Amino acid sequence: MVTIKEVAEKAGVSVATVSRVINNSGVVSERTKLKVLRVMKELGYNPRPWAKYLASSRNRFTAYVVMTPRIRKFLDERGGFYFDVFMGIETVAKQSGVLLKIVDPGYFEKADGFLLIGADFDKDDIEAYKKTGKPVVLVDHYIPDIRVDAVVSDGYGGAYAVIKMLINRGYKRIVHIHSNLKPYSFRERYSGYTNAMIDHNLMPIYFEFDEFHDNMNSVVALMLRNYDLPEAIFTSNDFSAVRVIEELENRGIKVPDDVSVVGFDDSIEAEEQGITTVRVYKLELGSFAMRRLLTLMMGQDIHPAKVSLFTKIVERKTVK
Amino acid sequence: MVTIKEVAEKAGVSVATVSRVINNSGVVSERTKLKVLRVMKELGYNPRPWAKYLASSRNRFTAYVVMTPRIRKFLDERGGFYFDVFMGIETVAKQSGVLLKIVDPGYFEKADGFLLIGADFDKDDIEAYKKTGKPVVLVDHYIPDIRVDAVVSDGYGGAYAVIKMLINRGYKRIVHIHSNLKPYSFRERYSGYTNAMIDHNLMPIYFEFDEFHDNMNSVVALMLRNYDLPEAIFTSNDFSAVRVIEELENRGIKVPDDVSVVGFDDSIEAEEQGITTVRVYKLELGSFAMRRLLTLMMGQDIHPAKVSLFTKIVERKTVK
DNA sequence: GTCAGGAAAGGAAGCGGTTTCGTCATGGTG
DNA sequence: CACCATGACGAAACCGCTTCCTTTCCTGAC
Repeated sequence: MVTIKEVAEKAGVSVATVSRVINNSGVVSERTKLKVLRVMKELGYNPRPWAKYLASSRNRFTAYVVMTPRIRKFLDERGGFYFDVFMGIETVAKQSGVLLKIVDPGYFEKADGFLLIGADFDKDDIEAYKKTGKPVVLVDHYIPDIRVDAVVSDGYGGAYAVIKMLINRGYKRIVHIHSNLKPYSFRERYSGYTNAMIDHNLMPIYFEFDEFHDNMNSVVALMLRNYDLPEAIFTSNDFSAVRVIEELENRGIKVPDDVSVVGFDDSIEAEEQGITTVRVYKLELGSFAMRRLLTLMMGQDIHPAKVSLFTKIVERKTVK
Repeated sequence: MVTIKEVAEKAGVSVATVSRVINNSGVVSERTKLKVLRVMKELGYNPRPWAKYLASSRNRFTAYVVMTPRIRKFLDERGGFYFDVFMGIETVAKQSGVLLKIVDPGYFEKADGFLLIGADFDKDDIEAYKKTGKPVVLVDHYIPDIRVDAVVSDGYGGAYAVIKMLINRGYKRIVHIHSNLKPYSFRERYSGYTNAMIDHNLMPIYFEFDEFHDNMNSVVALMLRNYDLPEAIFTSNDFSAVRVIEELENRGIKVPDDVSVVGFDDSIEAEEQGITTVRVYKLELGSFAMRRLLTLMMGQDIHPAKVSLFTKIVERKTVK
């Protein structure tokens, strides 16, 4: 492990000078600069980013946490999805001395990096942030066509696993009730469900639910009218699961006796109401994202990547 | 940003003592230990991992790079896939002072972490490593059913993107020649191809090629016998692309005039022979993996995750 | 010839931790 | 009662690097 000290010795200068050369700061004569650079190359030296960060810890990074008003509202209610995500972000930021600013979309000034929270950003929005030249990390969101870093939950794997579990227990007629498929997370869960069904030679059946018009009533009505009662219902999140169960029980259909229901997220409601679900690690979503942003701000691992956090099935009492 | 010093002051002890409490090292009386722990909780203190790592840099980590003989052979030939991957690993290890040991599968002793290279590890193998309790990172490999960290290339996205590009240029009859679909990377490329085709209402057509029996000849023969010459051929790696082109030209079929060919990996051969391909960032694959392992060894971000590195289409001369 | 001023480089403190070593009490032994 | 382990803790060095403060040296103006 070659250190700055060795470089300094071999080049016959002080560590301060080497540091200046590395960071292009201060004044160094062309001659010594070249000499130092040569020695650095010879020794195959590269600075340890954390030592760097530690040493220069007087001037901290500022990261903007960008949220649309819709998402920002989550910060009010303790236990909401993005509340937890933000907690994760904050913890790491505090630990690392990163200054956090929550801003509305559209603010670009004076940030060393951006954390874009949630699915309310489209390609153009993201491009705008990328154009600042500062690191950008999408949180719980992902856009395939664009080379941007993202930290997401493995919705595909989670959905696949839970459907597989149901199938292994003998379930066959499993339907998927989902809302708008624009958000990446819902789309992933959708494909996880679909592929699990197909891989086991079962027919996927979908019902779309419009969260804005809140027509769960009519969706459930439609489902019961046109099809036999399914054996299990997989919803794209716990919120929908709650609504579905409500509608079901309004009609005298018992969960899980008549039909099983599984949600997604492991939200507070799922816990309170004992809904079987797939846990999304919201805190970790936040902390991973913040840590990734920090890494990028330090100039490390800058090749864009998507990181997917594993989920976990949480069995409660809405599945027989 | 609360530091160990503040904790020490507030608890009325020295930083050394706080450090002892944190790491459970040395001897601390139960009374002061509890006091320190209470203050730590009050202040919401957690140590900065890199400061920790820097300070304790006298006793370094040892990481085992586990390779089957098949993979290990790649280390001989400069420019091979795993050669580059290993370079990436080594660079980061050197920079971080991690001691690297290349070992055959089956060695578990005295390692602080494991890097499993390539697809030659099955579920049981991996479980065995996990059972040591030390961090394990899969490199260029991934197994869905098991909660293990992995660093892979985004084969799905790469394949999808390149097929989409072909389709946008007017190609319709695009076939996929792939070898054994056991390795995760090939499977991902396969699904990327498949989904791109389906999403554009085209019919996917596959030919399987057995790399061990090297029957590319008969595969190409089969393709030409049973089907019209396709407009484009997508192979699951550059190695296969080279073989396909060979067989094609043996038969007087010109690439790209009569048929276009695209590979995957951006290997040396692809560069030498001007094959249009999708670049896999091998160096980054290695450096990300090593960095991830280091993070895990430091006890940070320990929730298991899969990180996928973006690929890039490299246009050369086998596509019109 | 003297001196101010600036360019170039070095010394040392400090970032947040760990770890070695030394200093006290304390208690058990002869 | 003197002696010496031993337990509990603090002081200080150190990890690799940045940065502030000096020092040194050279140049040009008077």
